[in-house]
Amino acid sequence: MALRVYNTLSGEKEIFVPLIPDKVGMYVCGVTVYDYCHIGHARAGVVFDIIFRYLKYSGYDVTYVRNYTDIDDKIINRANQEGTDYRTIADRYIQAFDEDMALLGLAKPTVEPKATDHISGIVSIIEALVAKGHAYASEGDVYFAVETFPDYLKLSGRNLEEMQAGARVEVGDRKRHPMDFALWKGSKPGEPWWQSPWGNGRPGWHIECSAMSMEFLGKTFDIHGGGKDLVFPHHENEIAQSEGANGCQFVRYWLHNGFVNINAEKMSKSLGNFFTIREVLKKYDPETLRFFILSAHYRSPIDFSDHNLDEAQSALERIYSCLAALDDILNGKPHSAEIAVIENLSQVGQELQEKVDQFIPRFVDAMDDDFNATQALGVLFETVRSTNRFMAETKEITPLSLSLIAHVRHLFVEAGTVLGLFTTTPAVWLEGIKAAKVGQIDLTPDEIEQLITERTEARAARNFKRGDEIRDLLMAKGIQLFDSAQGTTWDVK
RNA sequence: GGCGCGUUAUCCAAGAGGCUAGGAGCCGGUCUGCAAAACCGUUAACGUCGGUUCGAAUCCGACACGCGCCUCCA
Repeated sequence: MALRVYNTLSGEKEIFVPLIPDKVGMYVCGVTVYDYCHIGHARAGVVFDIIFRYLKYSGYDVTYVRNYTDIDDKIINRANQEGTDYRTIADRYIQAFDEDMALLGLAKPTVEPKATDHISGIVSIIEALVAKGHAYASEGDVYFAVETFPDYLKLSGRNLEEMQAGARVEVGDRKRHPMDFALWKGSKPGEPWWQSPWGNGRPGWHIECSAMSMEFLGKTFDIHGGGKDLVFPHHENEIAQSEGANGCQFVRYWLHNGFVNINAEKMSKSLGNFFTIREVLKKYDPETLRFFILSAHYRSPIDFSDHNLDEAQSALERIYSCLAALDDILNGKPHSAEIAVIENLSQVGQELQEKVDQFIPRFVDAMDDDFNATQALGVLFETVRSTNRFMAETKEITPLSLSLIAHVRHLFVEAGTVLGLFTTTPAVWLEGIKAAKVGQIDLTPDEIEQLITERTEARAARNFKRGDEIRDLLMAKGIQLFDSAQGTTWDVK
C-alpha cells in the first residue's frame, strides 16, 4: 500500500506522489516569536515531526523547511511594552522555541529560516505581483487585490460574497476591496523598517512564507503544513501570492493538524485557557506529552487534561516496562536477531513470532494511511502483550528465545525512530517517572527504605500484622510495595 | 448568517459495507502469609429516526447535541 494523505485542497485522502521521485519538499508554518509556546504549538510540532520522520523512514530525501516569523505587530508590541527592540524579543523566543522543541524530541528541520533574512525575496515577489496587476501600492502600503485572483478561497471552500455577508471585515480606506490583504506595510515612527520601492516598511505576515518556501523549495513543492486555523486566511493568501506571482501551482498537498482543546473548547490566548509547554513539562515527561499527542489522529481535536495525560503515562509505562524486562533478559547475553527454527517454539512463542513478522507491515500500513500513528500504537501494544506472555512462560532462556526477544527489542527501536519514542533507556525512563512521582509525596526515598526494612524484619518474624500496617501506611501515601523472591521493591502509584 | 467537522462501551481512542483495534478501568483466575505488580480469562459500543443493501458504526437523508473557521492564532 502506498502512502495516502488527506489533502485539505481536495478534502480527500490522495495517493502521495512527489513532484520529483524519491524527493519531498515540505514547508510548515512555524511560530511568531513573541511569547513562550503552548501545547497547541507542541502538537503542530510533534505532528509534522512524525510526518517528517515517516517520510524519511519511507526512503524519501526530505527537505523540511520550518520558519520563524520574527517581525510582526505582536513582536513590536511586546518590545514596546518591555522598552526594548523587536530583535531582542524575537531572539529570546526563538531560543525558547528551540529549547522546547528539543525537549519534545523534534528532529531538526533541514532549514529554519527567519523572515527578516528574506526581505529581498519578499520584495521581489511583491514587485512581480504589482507588475502583473495582482497588487497595488496605496499610501506606502501594498495590498493584494483578491478580485484579480479567481482561485482565491479555493482551499477553504468559500466565496467572497459569503465572506462579506459574514460582516466582520474591516473596510480600510486604503484598500480597494475589503478582503484585500497587506503584502507590505509602511512603517510608522519608531517601528523597524526595511527599504522598498514603496518606501520604508516591513512585510505583511502572509508574504514571508511564500518567499521562504520559494527560496528553499522552488515555485511548486509537495507538502505544506500547519494548524487548521491557518487555512484561512494565511494559507489562502499564500496561494494567492505564490500562484499569482509564479503562474503555476504552489503546493500539491495541504496538511492541517487539529487543535488542542480544554474541556472541548479550543485552547487559545483570548480564552485564557492555555498551558505553555514549559508548564506541562514540569509535571509530565516529554515522551508522555508526545505519546498523548499521538494518541489521537492528527486531524482530530484532542482534549488536554491531567486525566488524559495520566492515561498516556500509564500506557507508555506499559511499553517501557516491557522493554525494561526485555533489556534485563538481553543484558550481557550474546544473541542474534536471526530466528532459526520456528518449530521449536511453543504456541505462545509462535504467536509472538507471528506478531514480530507482521509488525513492520502493519506499522507501515497504519502510517501509510494518512499517518495514523494511533493505529500504529495499537500494533505496538499487541506486540507488548504477546511479548509479556512469552516472557512469563519462558523459564529457561534458550538461544532461540533470546533471538526472538532481541528481535522484538529491535522492532521497538525501529518504530521509535519514526514515532520519536523510546529514546531513553527503559530502566532510566521508568526511574525518572518514579522520581517525579516521589517528588509529590511527603516521604523521602530514605524514609521509605527504612520502613521497608522494618517491614521485612517484621515479616521475617512472621509479624504480618505489623508488616501490613506499614504496607497500608505507605499505600495511603501512594507507595506500592512489590514482594518478590529477590526482596521488596516499591513504586509510586 | 455562510462554510466545515464530530457524536464508538465506564473513560480515552482506532476502524469507514461482512474480518478480536488498542489503552485505562470493572469483575473472575494464576501467583502471594495476605496483597501489589505481572500474566491469563471475561465484559461491553457504535447520538436519534428513516432509507439503500443479502448484510450498515461504516453509504444516503432528516433531526438532535457538541465543536471549529469566517479577526491574530498551531
